[in-house]
Amino acid sequence: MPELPEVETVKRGLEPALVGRVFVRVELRRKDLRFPFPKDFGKRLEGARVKALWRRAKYILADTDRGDLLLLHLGMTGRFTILKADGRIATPGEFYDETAAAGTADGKHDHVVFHLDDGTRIVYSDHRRFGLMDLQRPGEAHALLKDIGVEPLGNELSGGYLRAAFDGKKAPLKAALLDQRIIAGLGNIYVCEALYRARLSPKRKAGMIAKVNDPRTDELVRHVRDILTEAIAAGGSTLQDYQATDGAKGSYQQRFSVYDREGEACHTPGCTARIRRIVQSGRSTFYCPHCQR
DNA sequence: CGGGACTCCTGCCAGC
DNA sequence: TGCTGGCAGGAGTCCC
Repeated sequence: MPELPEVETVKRGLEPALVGRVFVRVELRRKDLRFPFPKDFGKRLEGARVKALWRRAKYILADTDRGDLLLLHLGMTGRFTILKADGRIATPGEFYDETAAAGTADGKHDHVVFHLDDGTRIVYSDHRRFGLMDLQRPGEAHALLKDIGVEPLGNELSGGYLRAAFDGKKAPLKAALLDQRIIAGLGNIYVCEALYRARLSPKRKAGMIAKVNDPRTDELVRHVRDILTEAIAAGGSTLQDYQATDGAKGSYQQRFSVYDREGEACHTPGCTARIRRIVQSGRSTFYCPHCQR
């Protein structure tokens, strides 16, 4: 699920359930996700009140009144389900059906349950366990956050920033845009989509659009921002093709121009080419070989 | 150092 | 029907 728009959607969904609440119990159903949970993870959270939630790159961060910062990363398959005391269920940024609801809170991939002081339970499920949770003490710079680049929707991202970051880079644009140290939060889908709109080949060396005042970097920045903004407005993308519908399900996948469209017609008016799939650094890239140069 | 390959993990689906 | 290989929205680590 989770690139920046999906993580943002999940964060927004968690906010009303979590901010202002106190953790009364943190139930760990296993000792690790991608990494082991920190020692005393539950003890440090229990009794703490959540002051604020925010997002940095693909991390959801929770500030507690004890000064600890809770880091949550969804990896590839992490999801949160909110089980209210009155029985209502919500799965922000994800869609749920009876299968998911039935599996919630005792499914075999429900690894963490946060019990809150109002009776709400927030269940973290992650069948591949590429997600992670950690705690950062006040004043420390977390190793996983310290090298992260600019937020694409903030003021720091500009054509100039990108030209400086890409200058001399031999890596292809696809890899450079996926590099979280340059721009935070882009993933495979939105990189493919942004390069399509910018009409840039994913194979082009990043350094080749980094000349002074090269307008292609400015255009690329504009498309990155536009796509992320549109995707957030759509509630992100939900890839599994569930049948039922739910307000919590993202819909941006319906607007993909290239992602997962191998062999289908390019959407650009007048273009008769078909979308091609290649593999770059072990991951699929989708693009139009005619429109993207 | 930059860049690419490999790695973690489970589930699903196409193809045989 | 059942097995196998490939692939999946991420990213840290290792090696050259």
